[in-house]
Amino acid sequence: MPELPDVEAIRIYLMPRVVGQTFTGATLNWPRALREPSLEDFLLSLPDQKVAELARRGKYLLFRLDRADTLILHLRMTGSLVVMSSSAELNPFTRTVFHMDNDTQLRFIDPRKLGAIWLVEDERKVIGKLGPEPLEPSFTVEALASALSDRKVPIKALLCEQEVIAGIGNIYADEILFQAGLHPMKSADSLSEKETEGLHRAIQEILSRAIQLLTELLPLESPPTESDEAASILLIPRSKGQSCSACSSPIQRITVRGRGTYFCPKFHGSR
DNA sequence: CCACCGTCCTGGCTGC
DNA sequence: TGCAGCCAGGACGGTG
Repeated sequence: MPELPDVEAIRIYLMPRVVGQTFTGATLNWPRALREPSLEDFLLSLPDQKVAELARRGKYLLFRLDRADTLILHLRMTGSLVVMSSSAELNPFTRTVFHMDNDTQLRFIDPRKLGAIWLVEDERKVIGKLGPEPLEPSFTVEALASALSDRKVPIKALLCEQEVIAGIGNIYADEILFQAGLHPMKSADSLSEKETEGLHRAIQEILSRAIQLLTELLPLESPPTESDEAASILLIPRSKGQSCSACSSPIQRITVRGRGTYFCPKFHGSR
């Protein structure tokens, strides 16, 4: 499931393929993914708009268009994006096809149909509540410390809150806590100053390392898959009975706020 | 403030 | 082997 590093790798893959191209139209095989505007308005507004810039905010991809609109995509659980020739065979789970004027297509593939699409003038309507970008200078230790204070939630749950930090999801939250040596159930407000600094460092190290590895795997014809990622990037094996890469004791699975959470009890300290 | 639930979704896994 | 049933979870809205 695409989180910040994956979305960033997809952005880097897409950039040379879409920036400068002009949309000629779109085919929506699953129109419910379109959140705004109406299908009618969407199909009227999109054509003849050129992609001026491709940005990312949290897990959202922002296609800034030259008539001041932004096409925003969220991949949710199972979404992926590829750019292919119009004549290339269509994956059966292709939900939306964005046609471009050089006879290629941006294809939104999404088996579970949870992905979402917006075309808006004001991006803030969609991304306005997001917390800081964890890899930008504005995300300081102090900012993290103040987000943790007075919060009684498990630290794992807090890391996944998009209003606190943008872009971290279930899998990278586990990775970050492993790196920081923190138990996922530890209450957010119970971290010491040292632990907060360590968590801040782990957030930046894990995310930037993942982006680096994913983009090294990249430049071919499509972005890396989930199994590429599990095999080459993730520190914690996410299946039963596997053992910790650092100390070989068995990985534990618990549920935190309804989300599968993997950790090494030896490595993660106590709650 | 916090926990939990339902909603959207269906591929792929589990268990009989 | 075949099939029913359920789990996965990001974001959001609602409830206690």
